[in-house]
Amino acid sequence: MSTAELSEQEVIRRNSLAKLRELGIEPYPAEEFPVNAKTAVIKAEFEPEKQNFQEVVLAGRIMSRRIMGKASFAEIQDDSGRIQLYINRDEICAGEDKTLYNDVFKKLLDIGDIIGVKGFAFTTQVGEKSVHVKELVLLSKSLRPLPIVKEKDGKVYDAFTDMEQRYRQRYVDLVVNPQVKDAFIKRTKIVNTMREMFNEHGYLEVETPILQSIPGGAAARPFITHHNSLNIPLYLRIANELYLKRLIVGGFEGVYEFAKDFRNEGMDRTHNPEFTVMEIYVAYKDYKWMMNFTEEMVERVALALHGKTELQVGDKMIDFKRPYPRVTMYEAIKEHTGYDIAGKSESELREICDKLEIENDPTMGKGKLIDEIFGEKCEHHYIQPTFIIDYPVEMSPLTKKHREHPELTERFELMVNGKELANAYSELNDPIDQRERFEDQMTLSEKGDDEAMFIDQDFLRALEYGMPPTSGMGIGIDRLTMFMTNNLSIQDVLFFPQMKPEKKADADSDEKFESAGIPGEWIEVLRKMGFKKVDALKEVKAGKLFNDLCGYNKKNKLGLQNPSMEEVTGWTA
RNA sequence: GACUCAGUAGCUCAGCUGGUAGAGCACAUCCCUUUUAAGGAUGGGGUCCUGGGUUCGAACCCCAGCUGAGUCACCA
Repeated sequence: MSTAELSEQEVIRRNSLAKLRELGIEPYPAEEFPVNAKTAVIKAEFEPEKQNFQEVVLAGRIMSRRIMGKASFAEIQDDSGRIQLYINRDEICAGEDKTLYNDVFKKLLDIGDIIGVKGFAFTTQVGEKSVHVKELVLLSKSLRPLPIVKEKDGKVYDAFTDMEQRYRQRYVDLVVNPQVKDAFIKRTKIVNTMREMFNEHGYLEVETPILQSIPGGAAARPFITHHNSLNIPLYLRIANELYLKRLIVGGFEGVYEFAKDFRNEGMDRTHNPEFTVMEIYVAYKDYKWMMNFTEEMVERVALALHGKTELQVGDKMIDFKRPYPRVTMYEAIKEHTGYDIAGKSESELREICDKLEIENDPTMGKGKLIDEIFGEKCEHHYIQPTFIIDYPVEMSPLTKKHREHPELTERFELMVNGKELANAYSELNDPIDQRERFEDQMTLSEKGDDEAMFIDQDFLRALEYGMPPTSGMGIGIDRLTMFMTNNLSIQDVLFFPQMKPEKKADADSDEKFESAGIPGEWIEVLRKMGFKKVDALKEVKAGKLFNDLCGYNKKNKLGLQNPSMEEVTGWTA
């Protein structure tokens, strides 16, 4: 990269890098730097009268500097937080040679550089716990300026807030917005808490295929890809349910997986094309057992993170303390619309939809119509954790029929803050029934429902060998994390949310410039001056271009040999 | 996909009715031995998102596009 397309601050940092090397300082040293302390621990535990932390070794990023003649203050940030450093010229430069302080620290180091220090803890006159530096070493030079975020009394100045930049350059977001890390640390804690609980029960964590030739287990549009040597299409999984159930057939009595699923659908603040779901299947259980298990799990996660069950989510307080109310879907619809839909036919349901002003079309079957009514009129009412149970059979093709009501299934969804958080059922293990349900899905598909499920013959074969009665549950880890960290956007709980690719500058290649007779060293200069395309040169007068080029060369001290007027005339011809 | 809003220095943002592009922080130079978002002084830094149009003149007005955010639709 030539200096022509760098900002002034980047050029200065690259020059500093070169000067460091001239001084014999390697800006990217290879050897390990063994630290023996964390900033947060020193801040929390240092007490002057105890004389502790008198030989600390710290490493981290310089986040601020205040140079006051022969003494300076800086802040260093490690993964636990920040602490102030006191750096005195004559202490880090014991002899006559003051280069390390005067040149290296004061001039060649910048905010963002990663350094290591040795020294001792002390308290400044203003009362701030700090580290008095005796030795300082550069561990990694930073070539780009960081956004500088300052904070006083909880008030943040010049915060780095641009969503696009925060998501595209999450590394910068994490460096300068420490509270961002917290959501991700909690996310891992959620997963660890769940895993701990499952392992205590003796359930086995497993991995199943992400590339599937039949995308099953859910109703969604998949991503499609292609395997070259098999020459077949493959789909990125939309769920792992059918594979986990095969493992139950195989004799495992409890399996679970934290799985990345992929759905080729819309993106908004609650949907990312790839997202994480935990699915668990336990043999010899039913959905009633699973409800108890689920609420125990959610409560346990809340307690592990916050030590309490009542949490702020947006403008609402949500209490994750179990037990959660259980409301049948028919009750929910009756309560919020006044209609009793039990035993209603498809055309009767369509009428009800019309009266409720719910959009519907002929491709929608009974299940979809009921789903619409619930989604439109009921879902958003369930703010506190609530199990919605006993879904119509048409919308649950993998679920066992209800033991008492044959038109219903033994299914529940856990609703929180008006959103689905978990979905579970007594798994359908009757292979004949399962085949019929798949065939019904095919009918829906033929009617135009592009989300209806495919028939997975191998899965049916597995069921025919016999699957024990089993209950399974899936829970969206991203959504759970949103609730548990009070983030309203899925992008705030994903390190790298999906974004459109960054726009490349629409510019001609070096080769194209060269073939127009322009020497390599001038190509970047021309681009920096705004000539991204060779053709753009033809629209300016050679004389003006010649003057501008020589002027740019001089102004930016590029030290290039100016081209002749004749040469420039040739470029613009 | 529809609508609304936004895009100006490395970052956060001003910029009036269309008249030579501004501030704070950051950066550079000089001075200065415990400062607290801030030590002092001076200075450099811009494709005003892109492309058209209107105009004597556009960061500003109009049209189209790109990117993002929000609302809705679709979707769990």
